[in-house]
Amino acid sequence: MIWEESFFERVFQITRLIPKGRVTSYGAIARALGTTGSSRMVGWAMSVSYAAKPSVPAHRVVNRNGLLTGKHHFGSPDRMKQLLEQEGVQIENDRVKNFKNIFWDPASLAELAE
DNA sequence: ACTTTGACTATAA
DNA sequence: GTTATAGCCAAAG
Repeated sequence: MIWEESFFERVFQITRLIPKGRVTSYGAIARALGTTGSSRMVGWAMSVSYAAKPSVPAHRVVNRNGLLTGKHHFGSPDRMKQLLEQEGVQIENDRVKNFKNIFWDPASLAELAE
């Protein structure tokens, strides 16, 4: 088992696996960790991800609707949107365009990470 | 050890 | 489409 670390560390590892130009949801990450109901904890982990090393691409994590719920935690409300657009993710009205298409399920790589 | 909280999610109206 | 409510789990106070 590689994840003998705390819950946060596991979240960080999964989050760092998100491919560029893709996004995922908090619930999906939680489910990939085996703690399906702890989706809120995933978001909390992101709140401390600023101290994580290496940096965690928290901007690639949105809620299950593709809404940039955590944008307010990036210093500037538009920071998250800009970071995503930089990676080719189209944002419209604080929502990921074609979210269903670019959604990346961490569980797909969680098996390989083991 | 107890209470509060939080970047969520699912269901209902 | 929206808002409201409840369930959820782990860390912080």
